[in-house]
Amino acid sequence: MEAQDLKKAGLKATLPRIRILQILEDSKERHMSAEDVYKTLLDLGEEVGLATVYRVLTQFESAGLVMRHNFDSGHSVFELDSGIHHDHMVCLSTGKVIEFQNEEIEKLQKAIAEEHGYELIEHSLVLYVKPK
Amino acid sequence: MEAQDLKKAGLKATLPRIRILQILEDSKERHMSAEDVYKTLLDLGEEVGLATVYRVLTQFESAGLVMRHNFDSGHSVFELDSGIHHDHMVCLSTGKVIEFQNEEIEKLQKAIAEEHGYELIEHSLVLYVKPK
DNA sequence: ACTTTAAATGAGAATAAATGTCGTTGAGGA
DNA sequence: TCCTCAACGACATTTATTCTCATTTAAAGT
Repeated sequence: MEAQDLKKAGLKATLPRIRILQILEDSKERHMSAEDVYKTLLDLGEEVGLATVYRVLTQFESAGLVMRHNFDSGHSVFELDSGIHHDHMVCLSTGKVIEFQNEEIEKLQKAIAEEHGYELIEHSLVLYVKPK
Repeated sequence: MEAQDLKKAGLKATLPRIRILQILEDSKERHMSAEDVYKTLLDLGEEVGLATVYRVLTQFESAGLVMRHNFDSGHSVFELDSGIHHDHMVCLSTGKVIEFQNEEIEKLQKAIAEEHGYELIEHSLVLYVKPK
C-alpha cells in the first residue's frame, strides 16, 4: 500500500508519486536515473512530465525514501532507501551495480575524519571494477 | 620548464596548455574547476576560450598530468597528479578539500572487489565532514 | 630563417541534465 | 460535494560541457 508510505513521509499521495514509487519498487534495476523512470512511465502509458519526475525524486530524497548517487556517469541515479547502509561497486564492462557492506571501512572513515578534527556526516565510496 | 613536461606527455607545447599547466601549479587551490581555470586566465589577461580550457583539461587527464574528481557539486574539479594516491575529505561548511591516505582502506577495497570475482580498477572515496 | 601541414584554437552553436515559471488540475479536508 | 492550496504539465531556462568549423600556430622539413 504505497499511498500510506507517502503520507507517512509527509507527501500527498498523488498519482505521479504513487507510480514513481511503484516503478522504483518493481523495477529490475535497483538504480535508476530520472530519465529511466520517465521512460518507464511512458512505456506504462502514464502522462507524467519529466519535470515532475525530477521534482518527485528530489522530494523522495528529502523525505528519506530514496537515495541519490552520483557515479561517474554524469547524471544522478536513485535507489529505494532500504535502511541498510551499503556502498557500491560498478562494473566498467557491463555497467552492473553491486552493493556491499564493510563495517571495517566505515570505522576507518570515521576515525580519519576525527583525526582531522571533523565529524563524518556523509560519505561516498564507489569501486570501479572489471571481471577477472 | 613546463613545455618539456608537455612534450614528454606527447602534447604539443601550445600557449594555452602552458598557461593552464602553470595555473594548476601556482594556484593556491589544488582543486580547480574548468571555470576556475578560465577565470584565472581572464584575470591574467590571456585570450583563451572556455572550450579550450575544457579540451586541455581533458587531454591532461588522458595524459596522466591531472586527475578529475566529481565531488557532489555538479561539476568536475581537477588537480595536478602528484603521483601519490590519496582520497578526499570535503568540509560541508567551508568547502575546503583535505587529502588523506589510508593503506588499510585501500587493501580492504581490493579484497572486496576480489571476493566478488572482480579486479579493482579505480575507486572514488569522498568523506563529507563538518568541523566538530 | 622560411614554408608547409596537420594539429590546436576561438567563437559560438549545440547538447544533456536538471531546475524554474506559470497557468491549470486534483487530493483531501470542510 | 465543494474549496483551497499543493502539485502538476508544458515549456522556457540554466548550467556544465561538448561540438563544429574557419582560422591560427607549433614544429618538422627545406
